Amino acid sequence: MPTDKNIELIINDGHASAPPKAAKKILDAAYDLFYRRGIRAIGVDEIVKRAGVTKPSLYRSFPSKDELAASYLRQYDLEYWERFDEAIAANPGDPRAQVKAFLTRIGKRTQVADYRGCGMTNAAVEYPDHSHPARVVSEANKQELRRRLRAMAVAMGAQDADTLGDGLLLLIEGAYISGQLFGLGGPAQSVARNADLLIEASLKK
Amino acid sequence: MPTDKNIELIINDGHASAPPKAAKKILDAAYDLFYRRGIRAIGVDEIVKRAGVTKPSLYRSFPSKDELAASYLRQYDLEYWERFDEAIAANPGDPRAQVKAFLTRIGKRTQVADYRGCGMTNAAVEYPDHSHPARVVSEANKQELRRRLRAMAVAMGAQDADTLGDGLLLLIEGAYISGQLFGLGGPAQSVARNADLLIEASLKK
DNA sequence: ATGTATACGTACCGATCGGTAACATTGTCA
DNA sequence: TGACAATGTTACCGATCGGTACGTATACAT
Repeated sequence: MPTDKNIELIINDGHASAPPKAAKKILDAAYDLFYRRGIRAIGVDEIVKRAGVTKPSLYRSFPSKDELAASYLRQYDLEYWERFDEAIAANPGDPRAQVKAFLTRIGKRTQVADYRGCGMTNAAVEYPDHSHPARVVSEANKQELRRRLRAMAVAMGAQDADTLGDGLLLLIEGAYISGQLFGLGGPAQSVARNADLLIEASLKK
Repeated sequence: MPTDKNIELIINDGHASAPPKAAKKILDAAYDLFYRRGIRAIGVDEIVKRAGVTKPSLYRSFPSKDELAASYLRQYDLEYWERFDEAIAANPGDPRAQVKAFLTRIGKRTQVADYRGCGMTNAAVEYPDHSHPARVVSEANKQELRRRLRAMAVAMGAQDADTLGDGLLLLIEGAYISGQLFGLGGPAQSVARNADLLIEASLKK
């Protein structure tokens, strides 16, 4: 699933020099395992086994498991905004349609067996400590999501744009969680419809 | 925080005989630690230390750590519906006001430092395996929440009651998650207002 | 070919994980 | 006082945790 763009930026947070090839295999394996089963649930031994490398290779590319988790989330962040921007680009100049497209996509994604929700959200639940490297990345991602949704609510001409933006964020997070809680046929399938109702009720008359 | 009502039901799932006193101390300690820091993050040694008991006592009252986690969630479940029913009882015959009262309470609860969201939701994130004892309790709680919200949407006279009920659930889950993600001043403070907007837009005209 | 640097593997570390065996001590009620 | 159940004490188990010391292989330049 992970696409290896700017991998050196992801792996060590911008202060990179030359990323070894093993690092990508490790990050790919960690991405899949962390996302599907949780960060705390996965040990470094399982990661290196899946990646087909050895443990010292992991610790040459990443300072610690916690930092590897942060790197996983930086990769996740890249792909997240890619999907977001696709929905935006598909509906130029129409913020309501942009939101609807993004939410429709989320609603569809939740309707698969063993859907695991949002990696960012899950990581924040796993690590309540705000100083944990993984949580720092997660919180930044969510702050940015809030900022964008509020800006789009402004562009829609909402009566109370901050409230609408936040309402959309609540629906989105609710879809991530209920998607993994209820499985097929759960409440998350209605996220786009509910968002549209909320938008309709929030526009200036 | 845990009130020890029907503790024998909570501890071993109904098939109880006589609950020893150490079991309550253990469950209380586990409740606080599991909720605040996560189930996977807490070891049994920390629980017995906090409870002022020893490890064999834990394993005389609970078959395993996983079952202790399930007992914690059964206690959580009891208190959850207590709070829910309070909001219902405070507004008899007025489902819209009942929902608003429940959501207002959730919105307030999220606006404290180090808010940790819903123990049920968090447990489901920590344990993606549907057969895990803790997750079984969590999923049952959420199914019941969905059932009640949909029933209340019917009572409100919504055009599409299932969609409104699910929309309210999405907002609630979003509040639990964004409450712990954003801290004070986060999107969760607007959950009641957004719910009311959504209800307004969903009623038959 | 030989030096030099970089990447990789074998084997290991102490700590902690969930869980238990065996026995001593306590409290309670008859 | 006797008896029984509940709890405490101590020591331990194998497995796994995150992390590392140290030797080896490979690449490339000279």
